Amino acid sequence: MTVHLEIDLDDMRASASRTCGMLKTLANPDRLLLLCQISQGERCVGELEEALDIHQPTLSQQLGVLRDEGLVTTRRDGKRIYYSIASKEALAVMKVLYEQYCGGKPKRTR
Amino acid sequence: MTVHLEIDLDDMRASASRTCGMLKTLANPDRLLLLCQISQGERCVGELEEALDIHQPTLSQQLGVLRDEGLVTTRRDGKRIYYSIASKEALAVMKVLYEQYCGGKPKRTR
DNA sequence: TGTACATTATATGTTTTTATATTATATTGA
DNA sequence: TCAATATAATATAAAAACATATAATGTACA
Repeated sequence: MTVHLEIDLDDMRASASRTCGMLKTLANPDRLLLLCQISQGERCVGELEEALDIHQPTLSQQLGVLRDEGLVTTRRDGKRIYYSIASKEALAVMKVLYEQYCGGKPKRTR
Repeated sequence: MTVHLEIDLDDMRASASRTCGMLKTLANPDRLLLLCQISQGERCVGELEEALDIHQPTLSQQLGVLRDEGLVTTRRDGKRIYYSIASKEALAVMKVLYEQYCGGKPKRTR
């Protein structure tokens, strides 16, 4: 491995805590898969529950973590609450994770 | 935010645990900064200690975590042990983190 | 050789923090 | 009232953080 990056340490230190917060939030299989779903487009809680087979209070709790960290936002439509990605940073990270660990370029859609 | 990614859930589930392992390893300020340093080029332990001001046993312990997760490798030169990045996946993630959280394109060298 | 020193790693114990799961209950809207 | 979602309370387990001590390996040099 002879390729490296030039990274300014002070820059990194200054944003390390913010960055770590985001990384920590992603570093849980449930949340990663949730973000994975939501990054494909808006999803309501019921859809997420069905897709990932997490039971309701746990799901709601993990969605709360994503909200608190500012990675997602919500919109209510009747009884349903729809989640979507609110952080371009997290979206960028998800993209790289997919490329690196799922062996493929994600297709960009609108 | 109207841009999303298309990500296959099964792909993601299959690699979620591996991915989470890497994320967890990065999600600590000391380790993040260590990787940040090492991703700029090989560093020996003393250099890292001085740059980051972490005291020796803690440093060695965190380096051990990075080794265990396969993110770095080492090479001995006399009394010194030099660390370098061993994971292209992690390097790719570091690059995006820098772009997203440190507001700048890292300059590729070499 | 043997001894001292430098560099790095490992081991161990303690304390705290954090994470996760569970069960119950509340809120909001149709 | 029912359906959808959130919050709260609690228990438990797991992990991190931190300090101290010690081991291993290499070099230098008397």
